[in-house]
Amino acid sequence: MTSEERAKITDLKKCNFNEMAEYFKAQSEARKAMTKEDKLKIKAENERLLQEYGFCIMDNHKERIANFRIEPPGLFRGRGDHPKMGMLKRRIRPEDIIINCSKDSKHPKPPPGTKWKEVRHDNKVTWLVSWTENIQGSIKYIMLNPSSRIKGEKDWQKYETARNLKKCVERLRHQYREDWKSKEMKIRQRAVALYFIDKLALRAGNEKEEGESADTVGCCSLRVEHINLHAEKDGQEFVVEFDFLGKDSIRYYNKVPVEKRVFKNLQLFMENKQPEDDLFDRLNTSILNKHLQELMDGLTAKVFRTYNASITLQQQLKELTNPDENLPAKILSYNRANRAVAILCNHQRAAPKTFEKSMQNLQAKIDAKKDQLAEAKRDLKGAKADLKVRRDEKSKKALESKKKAVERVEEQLMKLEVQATDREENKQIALGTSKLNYLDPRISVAWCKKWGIPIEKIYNKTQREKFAWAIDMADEDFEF
DNA sequence: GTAGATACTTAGTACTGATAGT
DNA sequence: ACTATCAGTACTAAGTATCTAC
Repeated sequence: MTSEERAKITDLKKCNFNEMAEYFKAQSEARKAMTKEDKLKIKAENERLLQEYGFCIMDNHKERIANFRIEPPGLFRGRGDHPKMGMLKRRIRPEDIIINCSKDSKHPKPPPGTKWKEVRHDNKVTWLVSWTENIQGSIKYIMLNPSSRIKGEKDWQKYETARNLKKCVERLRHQYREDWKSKEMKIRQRAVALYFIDKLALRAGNEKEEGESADTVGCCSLRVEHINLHAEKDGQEFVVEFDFLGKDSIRYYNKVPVEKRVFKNLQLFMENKQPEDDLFDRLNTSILNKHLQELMDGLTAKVFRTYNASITLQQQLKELTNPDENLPAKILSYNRANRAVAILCNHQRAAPKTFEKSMQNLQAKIDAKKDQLAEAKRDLKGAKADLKVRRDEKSKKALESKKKAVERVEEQLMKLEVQATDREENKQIALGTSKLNYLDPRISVAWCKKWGIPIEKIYNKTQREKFAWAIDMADEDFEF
């Protein structure tokens, strides 16, 4: 709104947005009414654009670019209670764009009559294009697809660092437990924060500029108001109750029994503080990471999340996989192991809008299948009786086929029931994020090889491309 | 220590095309 | 052939981490 409009318009509820609603309705009608040929034409044009702009050559290899389309202008939403919600996101012009390529390469020319902001040749960074966005003033980048060499190697490295942590994690745990007793407040805070990061897989929690984005926190930026201490709760001693908004304003709520020493320390940290004061007032991510760097090469706070996620998957797979079960049951076990990690990392999603309905549909299918099974069993009984009376080859064959039918229906029923369990347990849990970013893919590849599960059951095409390095590398006895 | 800039990973959601079911 | 549903993808915001200059 202009400032005059802003003075005039005080309540959006009194505005009439029908014209806009009509416009979008018409757009969607038009899309629905498209003929097959129209759709094909659009598809072909998209493919052409992908071929022309979607690839680059890096180190003599043709690589797919992740986000080659520039972000269009629009109204900024942001997530959670964002102070900049509704601001206009400007259109990006050639004059905003920095191109990064090798000196001898032929890079895209700006549209006629325009100029790039800059063309540079920096081979120390991986981005191809950057521009500064007008909402937060941050830099945006165009980079390569996860299937690219450069991203794959980085990913591999990430998991190798996490595996290094595995080798020394017990030493570190011993160390921070000692530090709970330190004379220095700063060291105690560091040790308690690290305990949370390790035990609960919390994010590091960088400071954020107030008023620039939604009020969210991670471990180091927790405030007094985000925890509640209970000397005794639900029959457990020394319980810490967490309630705060984390990344993307996703709520973290958890009640955790902790060691007495941690509990006492927390009481100490909270003494004489207001709810809005920092819990760890002598600590930030940079202090924490500096300390971690001294304990292990390449160690930072987020490595704990990667490590704990991957080790949990490996351990859960060992625990949940039953060698005697069939393929769908094994895959349910995999999903459950994956789900344990997603819960640890607090990866949530809004329950799908159609969840209840789709659950009902599935239940109806299960009921129908049960009826079908009852019928098949009746038929089987009949066939048995027939055989007793007739004792001929034909009835013997009929009995066999009825037996098979019952088995088939039983298997179908079981598959449906497994599906229902899986879906119900997944209602508000998002598995994708941990699968893509936290779980060493070699664990999954090894598991598939060990139990003869086709890798396609676990990873779709895109995921197989991203994890090509792991599929190549891991054999069935890979240990994280 | 702090602030700002930079580069990269991690995150949830809306949309869309493919596929299963009728 | 048509529709409902679901998996996969595109999108881009929101984190982490590091470096530099004071």
